[in-house]
Amino acid sequence: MKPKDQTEKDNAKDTAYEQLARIGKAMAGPGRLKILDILRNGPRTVESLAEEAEMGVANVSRHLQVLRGAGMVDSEKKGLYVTYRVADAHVCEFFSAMCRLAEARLAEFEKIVSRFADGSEAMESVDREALVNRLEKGEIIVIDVRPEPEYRAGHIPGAVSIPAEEMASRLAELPQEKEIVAYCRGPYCLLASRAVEVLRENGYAARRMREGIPEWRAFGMPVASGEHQHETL
Amino acid sequence: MKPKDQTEKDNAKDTAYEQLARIGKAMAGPGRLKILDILRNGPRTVESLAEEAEMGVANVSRHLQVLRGAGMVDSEKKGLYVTYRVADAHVCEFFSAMCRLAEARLAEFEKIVSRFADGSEAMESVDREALVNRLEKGEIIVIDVRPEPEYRAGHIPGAVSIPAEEMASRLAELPQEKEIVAYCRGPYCLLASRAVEVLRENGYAARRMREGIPEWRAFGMPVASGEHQHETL
DNA sequence: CAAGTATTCAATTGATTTGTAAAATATATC
DNA sequence: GATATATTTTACAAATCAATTGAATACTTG
Repeated sequence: MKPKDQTEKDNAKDTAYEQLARIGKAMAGPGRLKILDILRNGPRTVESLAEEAEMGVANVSRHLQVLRGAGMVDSEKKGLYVTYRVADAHVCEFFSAMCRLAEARLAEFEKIVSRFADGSEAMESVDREALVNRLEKGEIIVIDVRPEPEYRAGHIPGAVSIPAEEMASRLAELPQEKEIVAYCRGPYCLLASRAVEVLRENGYAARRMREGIPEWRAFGMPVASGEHQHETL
Repeated sequence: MKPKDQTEKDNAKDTAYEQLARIGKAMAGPGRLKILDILRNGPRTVESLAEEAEMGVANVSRHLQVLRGAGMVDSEKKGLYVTYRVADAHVCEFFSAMCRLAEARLAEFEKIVSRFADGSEAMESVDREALVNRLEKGEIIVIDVRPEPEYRAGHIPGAVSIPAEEMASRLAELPQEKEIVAYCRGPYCLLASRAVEVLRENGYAARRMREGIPEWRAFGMPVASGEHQHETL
């Protein structure tokens, strides 16, 4: 702890770097990243986040304070529940930039992500317009395998909600003839690859779409919200 | 440490979130952010970084390992010296996204940045083309107040190098009649505002340009490198 | 007041930072 | 070549900071 001859400004607690570090700290653990990733898919209460992220409620609450301290999430109290959501678009852009950096520079990250690729990841940079087109024509079925709250908060128009957890028990709802495309939270979420695995084991022609709703939104694609109205497939 | 009934994948050390957190951790302290910010302005040796950032050499070396572990910097050994540089453009984009987020969402950050504004920050979103134009016509003088190694690594064509430290003692080189525009590492660096302060105290019409060379580059503006050839002002 | 949700508190445990000193690496000198 | 010198990395120890958990507290609704 040498005092040295620094000016007051330089070692003060209120440098720009100190402030930037608040954002860095907020991203410094897997727990908070997971929470933020879930939050990117729609607003959530503390309890539902805790369940989804498989963490204690107290712990999640603590993490959320840190995220709020870094300006990344906002909260709103409605009755008994406190709902958290990502603060604004800058947060999603920042998160994306972080993912792109990881994908470009971290070999381990690349390995983990490509492990989810399941062989035929031709869907990787699928033409989104074409996907929507084929879905509208009824040529394919698109399923949203995220937990239902996220589906309700926003999904690809025409997509069906079948949470990955329930996949195995709801196969009857899906016709064998059509090609099935599954998506989840994004390229780094494992829900869709799990679902595709189950589908393939049961003889379906299933593929995964890398992009999740946050990316879909960022591309300016349409997003529907609310319950699914049951039509025949 | 409850084992719970999680699948192997979920709590493994090799989740995507765990990898992303490496980047977050690398950005979790002001020290490493300062180092990275300096590095954005050009390659540097460990020792010169230590001096610039006012940190111990051993400490800087540690920080650099962490940054390299996060894929953000590369190093190259040349003789006695090890030269570090930012790994690729993704790093700069990520850093910018972080700054934009901070500016949009952290009140304290905003306050610190605007403190450097020095009143007449009309230069804030100056037309860059116009600046180059006026500089070419000799209507203004543009000075680069960063340490010389950074000037040499890349500067605005036609700008003169006068490190902020030497500002006070090199006033004689600057004619009183012309308007002076100073720039440094970017919006969150305090060098330029210090220099402008000194200039104003001595009767100069001086202004600060918010953007630094990293931003200048990102905008696709031309960047010159090498020594300054002494012409008359 | 009772029940349910979220936050705070206290305590343990584990990481990170930083300075000093020593070790490793490369260069130059005798 | 051996030795001295300069740069960088590692090792170690002290201090600081962060994550997690269960218990206690606060807040809101019925």
